[in-house]
Amino acid sequence: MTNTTLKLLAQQLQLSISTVSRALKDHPDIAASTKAKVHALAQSMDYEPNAYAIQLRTQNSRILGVIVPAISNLFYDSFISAVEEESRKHDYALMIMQSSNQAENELNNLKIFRQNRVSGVFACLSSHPENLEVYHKMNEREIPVVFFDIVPKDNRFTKVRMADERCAIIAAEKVIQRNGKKVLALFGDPGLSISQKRKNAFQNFMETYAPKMHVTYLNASSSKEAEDLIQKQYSKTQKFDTVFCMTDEILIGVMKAVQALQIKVPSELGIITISNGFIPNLYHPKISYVETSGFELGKLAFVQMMANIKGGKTQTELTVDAKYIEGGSL
Amino acid sequence: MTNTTLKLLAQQLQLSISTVSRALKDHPDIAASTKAKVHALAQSMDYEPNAYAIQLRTQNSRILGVIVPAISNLFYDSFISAVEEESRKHDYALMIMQSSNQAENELNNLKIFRQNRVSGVFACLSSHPENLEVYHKMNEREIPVVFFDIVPKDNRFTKVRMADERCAIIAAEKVIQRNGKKVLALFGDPGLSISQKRKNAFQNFMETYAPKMHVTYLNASSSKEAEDLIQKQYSKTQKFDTVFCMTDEILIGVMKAVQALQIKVPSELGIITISNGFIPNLYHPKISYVETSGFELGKLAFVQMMANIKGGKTQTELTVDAKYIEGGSL
DNA sequence: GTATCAATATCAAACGTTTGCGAAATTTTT
DNA sequence: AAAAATTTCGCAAACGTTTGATATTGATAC
Repeated sequence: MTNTTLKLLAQQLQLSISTVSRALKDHPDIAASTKAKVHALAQSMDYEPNAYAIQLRTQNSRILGVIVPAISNLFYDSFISAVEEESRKHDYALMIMQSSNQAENELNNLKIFRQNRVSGVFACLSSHPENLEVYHKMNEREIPVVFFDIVPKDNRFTKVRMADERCAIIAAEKVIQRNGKKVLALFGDPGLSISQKRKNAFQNFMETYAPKMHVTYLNASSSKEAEDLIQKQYSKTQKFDTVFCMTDEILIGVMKAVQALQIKVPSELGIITISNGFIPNLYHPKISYVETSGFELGKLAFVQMMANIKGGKTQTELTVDAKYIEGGSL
Repeated sequence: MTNTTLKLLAQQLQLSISTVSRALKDHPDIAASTKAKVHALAQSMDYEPNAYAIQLRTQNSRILGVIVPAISNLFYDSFISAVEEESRKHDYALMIMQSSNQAENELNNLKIFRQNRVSGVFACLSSHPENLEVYHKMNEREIPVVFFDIVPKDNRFTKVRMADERCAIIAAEKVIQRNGKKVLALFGDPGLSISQKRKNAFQNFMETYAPKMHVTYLNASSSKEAEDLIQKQYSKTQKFDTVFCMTDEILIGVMKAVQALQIKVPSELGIITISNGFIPNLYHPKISYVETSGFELGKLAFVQMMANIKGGKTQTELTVDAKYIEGGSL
């Protein structure tokens, strides 16, 4: 069974296609009686406008592309939710693609976006990006790009991101408040810029505001590494009493070791992490964390996108602040 | 800057549009030398075919719609991964929508699918579906629908799902092997058909193969409920020594209580769950689980979809079997 | 009775592709 | 050297919609 089209409706009603088209969109030129008839028939014939024809004609896809490393990541998931919510309000649809952190996929996805003439794209760079060139080309074609979370240094781009330094600083404050004797601070893959940023901010803050506190800085690029690290470190004579985890991944490893060694939290060991909140709430007591909300980031990104679409160029870097969520682990 | 089109290329090269079109798709009618020229110019002008024009002309969107309750759910995430992988191979793109388990969203998403003339849709019913009517209409329009995971009873539809009963039975086997004195079996929202299925299968199996084992059956429709349940039940005189969780959600609650009460796993309490594997691996020891792989389900669903697209009607219900993954919790 | 105006509906072009068919141009066959 | 076959390309229609321009009414004004 073939799809209902304007032509079909027009034939049935002995009207022209344009009249039917205008009737359906409530154009003032059309008599109320005609509109009624058209609407009735359209309803009964299950008319659904052909999105492709519309987009071809109007040259406006009203589709926004989103590239995330992985949709299963809760941070990106909440980012998408926010963008989706706003998009719905503004009558845009979303095309969501995963890069799996691989530059190749990223390029492929961008290609699909271009072929679908998206009205704009939200992009989170894969961890080892190469071709910013392609993004410049997007801008030349007047396809606005809003980078989020993992953003390029080049300041000709529009970017929104979490205040990574602030997150680390807030956590450092809390660590100082606990006033432990020995602190362990765990960061992710040292090659990632986010690890460096957070580490620098954390370390700076600690050294200026608690210079005498004993802090060990270590890196772990996987949960397993973090787990092993704790297992080894914790057997030493002077056990650490506070641990800071840069990310959920680190936290997961730490918590496995904590369970294995049956360490009491928070009495023997205080734990604090940076997270969106899902993982910390899996444990008892709940882990205290500095919240990085993908949701708010999404809202902000959307505002920037609209500004870009309407007002032309706006190169700015905006950040979303973080807040501390009290669990029972510190 | 406007987009490059076939017309533009044709003008530049003093060729006709059709020649350019054919050259780009390696049509045998076109001379090799012309092809070379066309390709070169297309390359340098960053030609990207307009997906809308193509789809309008060919009446084939090569887009498949997917409706899941939530993309952040790891089960559905792996389902999507599988479908995505296969789609890529077969040159289909995906349009992914969330229903958030609400019938209204489900209908809206289907509308968008229809307007985008998707070639087929994978649908996971929202937990309290109403209108199967709309799916029948899709089929009338020759848009194949493959239901997955949560499927309708109506057997005019194509469906794939996990072997829910088998999962529960495998878990029951393991529970019997542990040979505990007192077993607690926790199931989800009693209103959901999946809860009923798993419970019936589990209970049947227990009653036939270990009729003398003491089993308590309870329902919890959230993590919190499960946690409270354990807290209350565990204080009783004869503590249970084995617990079966129907789902990750239940497991999370159980594990919080386990941590709070400092119960030793598996010595004091054996734990087994049904899961895709992420959550069980967050703990130490790792929780043993019966794996329900969204990935395999996705592969199967895709095969069914292709069969539907090519071969017309195929009403069947296929299931993916489950397997037991040994952790250290039982 | 002619000019003006408003209301209503139609015409026709355009968006960028694909593709059946036919037309040159070139080569091969006889 | 003419006929036939082959290679290479262009014409034009179609997909379903939107929209500026235009046509057809009938009513109102002078």
